[in-house]
Amino acid sequence: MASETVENYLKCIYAIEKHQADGGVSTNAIAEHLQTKASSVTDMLKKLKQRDLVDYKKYNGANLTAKGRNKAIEIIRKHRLWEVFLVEKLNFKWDEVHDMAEQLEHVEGQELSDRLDAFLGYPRFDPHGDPIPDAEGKIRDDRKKQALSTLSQNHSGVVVGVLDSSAPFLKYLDHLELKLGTELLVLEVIDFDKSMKIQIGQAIHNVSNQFAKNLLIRKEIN
Amino acid sequence: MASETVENYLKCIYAIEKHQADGGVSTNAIAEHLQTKASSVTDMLKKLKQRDLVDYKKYNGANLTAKGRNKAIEIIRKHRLWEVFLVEKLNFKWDEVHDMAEQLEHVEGQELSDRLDAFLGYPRFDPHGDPIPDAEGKIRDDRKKQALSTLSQNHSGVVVGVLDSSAPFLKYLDHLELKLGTELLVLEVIDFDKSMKIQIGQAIHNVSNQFAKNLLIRKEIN
DNA sequence: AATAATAATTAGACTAGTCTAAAAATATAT
DNA sequence: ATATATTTTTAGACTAGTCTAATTATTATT
Repeated sequence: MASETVENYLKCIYAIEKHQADGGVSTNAIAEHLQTKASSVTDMLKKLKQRDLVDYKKYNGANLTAKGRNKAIEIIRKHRLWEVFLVEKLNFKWDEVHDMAEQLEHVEGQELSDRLDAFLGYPRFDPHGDPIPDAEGKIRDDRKKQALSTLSQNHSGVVVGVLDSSAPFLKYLDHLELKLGTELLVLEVIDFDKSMKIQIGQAIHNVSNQFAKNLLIRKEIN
Repeated sequence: MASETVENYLKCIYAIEKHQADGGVSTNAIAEHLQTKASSVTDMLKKLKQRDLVDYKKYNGANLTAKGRNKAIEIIRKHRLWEVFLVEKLNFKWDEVHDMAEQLEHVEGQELSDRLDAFLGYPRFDPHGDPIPDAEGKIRDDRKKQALSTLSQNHSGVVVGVLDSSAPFLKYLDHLELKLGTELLVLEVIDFDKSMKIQIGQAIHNVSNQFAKNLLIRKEIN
C-alpha cells in the first residue's frame, strides 16, 4: 500500500511527536532525522497530506492523522517483533539487529505479524526495552522509564531501554556490560558537567551526561 | 546494493534460463514473466549489462554473467529459506507463503540468511520441494524429479515439487490432499487427452494432462 | 527474393523521490 | 521597529523505473 519511503516518514514523524509533546513536527527536524534535505521533506509532506496521513500547513510543521498514526504504530510493531525474533531466535546481539529490522518492518501482511507475534509468545518488550504494540495497535507500557541522567546520588535503577539506538551507543553499552535488566547504582554526580560515577555489578565507571541522557532505567522500589 | 527491481530481473532471467537450456533469454519472455512491457525490459537489460550482471547484445536476448547468477542464487536461497520458516515455524500453508517470501527475499544481510538457515536446521528443500542453495551457492539436488505426466499405468511416485507455483494450482493440490511426500499411483492414462486416473490414499481422482505436467514426483523404487 | 508477421528497440513522456539554488516567510537581535 | 539570521518553501533538474507509440530488425511465408 504505502511505499517504504512513506512508511519511514510516518515512523519518523511519530517518533519526533513523542519527544516534543506539543505542536507540529518541523521540516528540519524530519530532514535531520531522516538524513535528507528540508526541500525533500516539504515535497513529501504535501503528498502525505493528500493521502490524509498527516495534517500539514505551510510553515507550520506536520502532525500525524489518526490514519497516519495507525500506520506508524503498525510499522513499529513489526520492527520490534522482528527485533525480538532476531535476538531470541537467531541469536543476534541487540546492537546488531537494527538495520535488519529496519528492512523487515516493511514486509506486508497482517497475518504475518500476528503469527510472528504468537510464535514469539506475545512478547511485550523488544530487546531495547521498548514496548511492542499489540495487534490492535495498543501500546501496553506499564514500566515507568526515565533517563539515567534524572537519577541523583545513591539512587539505583534497572536498565529498561535506550533513547539512542545507534550502533556506537549500543556497542558502548556492551562494553560496559550493560544490558536490559542490569541493575546500576549512581555513586556520585559531578556538578560541573553532570557526568556520573556509576556502579555496575562490582565495576565502577564514569559516564558522561550525554550517555546518561540516552540510557533509560526504571527506578528500583526501595 | 542491488534494488528489488534489479533482483527480480535477475531471478527471472535465472528461472527462464533453466527452462530453456540454450541461447539468450528473450526480451518478451522476461516481459511476460515479470508482467511488464518489452520496452521496459530492453531499458533494464542495458543497465544490467553496464553493471556486468548480464551478457546482452541487441536483438539477441540476455544471459546471466557469473556475477549475476550468484546474485540470483542468493535471492533464491533467501526466498526458499523464508518459505521454510513461514511454513514450519509460523504454520502457514504452502500456497500462502509465496507473496511474503517474495518480499522477505530482498532483505539484505548474509549473516541473516546463514543464521536463519541454521535456525531451521539447514533444510535442503523448501515446502514446494525445490532445493535450497547452501551458503556457498551450491545447489544440492539429489532427487530425480519428473513430471507426473511422464508416468505410465501402474507406476507410483512421491510428490516432490511443482512446476507451477501459482495460488490456484497449489489450492487445487490442497483440495486433492496432495502435499510433499504424498504417495500416488497412476491407475489409468486416457489416450485421447492424456488425462489420468490417480489414487491418493483411498481416494481416486481424475486429473488433466495440464495438471500432470505441473506436478513433480520421484518414482518409487520398486 | 519480396512480403508479411513478429520481436525488439528507440524516442519521448510520466511518477516517486531526491537534490541544489534561490526566494519567501518566520523568528531573533539589536 | 528594523535588520539579521534561520527556517521553510518553490522552481527546476536529476535518477530509477515504467509506459505508449513509432521505428527498426529479424523471422517466417509465399
